[in-house]
Amino acid sequence: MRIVFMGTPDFAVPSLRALLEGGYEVVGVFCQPDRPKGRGHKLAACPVKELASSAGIPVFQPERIKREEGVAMLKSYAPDLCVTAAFGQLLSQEILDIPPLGTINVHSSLLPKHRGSAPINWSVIKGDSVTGVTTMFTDRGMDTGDILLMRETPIGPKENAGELNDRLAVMGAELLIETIRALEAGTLVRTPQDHDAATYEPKMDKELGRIDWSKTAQEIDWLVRGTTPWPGAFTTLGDQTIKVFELTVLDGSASGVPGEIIAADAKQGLVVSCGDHDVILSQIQMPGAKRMNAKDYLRGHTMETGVCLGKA
RNA sequence: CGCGGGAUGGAGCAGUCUGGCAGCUCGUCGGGCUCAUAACCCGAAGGUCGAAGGUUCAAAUCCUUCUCCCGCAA
Repeated sequence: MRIVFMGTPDFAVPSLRALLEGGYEVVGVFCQPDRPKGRGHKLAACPVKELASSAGIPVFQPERIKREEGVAMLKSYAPDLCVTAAFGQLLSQEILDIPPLGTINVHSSLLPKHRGSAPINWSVIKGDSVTGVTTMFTDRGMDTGDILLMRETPIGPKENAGELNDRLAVMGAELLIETIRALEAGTLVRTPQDHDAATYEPKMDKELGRIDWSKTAQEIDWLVRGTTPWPGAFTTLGDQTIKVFELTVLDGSASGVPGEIIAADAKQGLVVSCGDHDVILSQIQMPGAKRMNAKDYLRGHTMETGVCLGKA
């Protein structure tokens, strides 16, 4: 069975690796074009490209796969099946019609919840206690195709989106192999989604990580974990931006107005009031500095108490 | 050549502009105080000031080159 794989970031790597290690014939890989990354203006290959290259598989990186060039290239690989995982481009009907067995997508949520390009982040931000991975037949909509297999997993109380991403990537790879085996065995059942129960969220944006201190400590914790490590949650102190990677919710009610710095020393750490409780900001990052423990930061710097974060 | 910050005992930093005894807040170790303590008091250890070269009576500090780390942006 000739398979063409389409994927770009870390999340897609375990799936591609599973196909290769499972002995499947991956004849070609599509991923997003190299983008300038890092400090020096350097073009960087995406994780999927690196794996494919080292495995000796031809890689194609069209700006738009829907265009003539992309379509022609895909046809030339004559795939029986296409597999997508966080590819980053929508597929046209013309593309979907190419592989006779169809196109299977690995999606990192329990569909129909959290359609869109950032389901992992959103499941944490929304405070879900359970999430998972879904395999589906891709159709022309945004994550609207018929569901094949699903697997659930609880979200840990301190787990952030990055950690969850790594776990779901592995689960997704396992589920992908199961799905293909079932396809080969002819036992695959396709279940249409309940479109009325669907939720859709937009892709991640930096501004989404801005902390609103009037919200509850629980909501802020979800936001912090759901945006870590990317795009990151942040607040402001004067004209400085403070990124927040980890916090702990304290018992008792808020000791100040939302955003007020209650304590800032190496003993207590950085304590800030939210809408309902106080929280300790334990992992922070100041402009130009690296991420560090707030207590460590406060050993070398002083921070005034009584002032409010998040005010311009 | 995209913009910028940084490297100083174990951690976080000041000192560099204006060259002149290696400092601060902690941590560690020892002792004291205390019913007790993450508190308080006394003391100690711990440094190739990222690397190399240069200028100088004298370099963490000035000049040159290099290595490494990080933020923004993507």
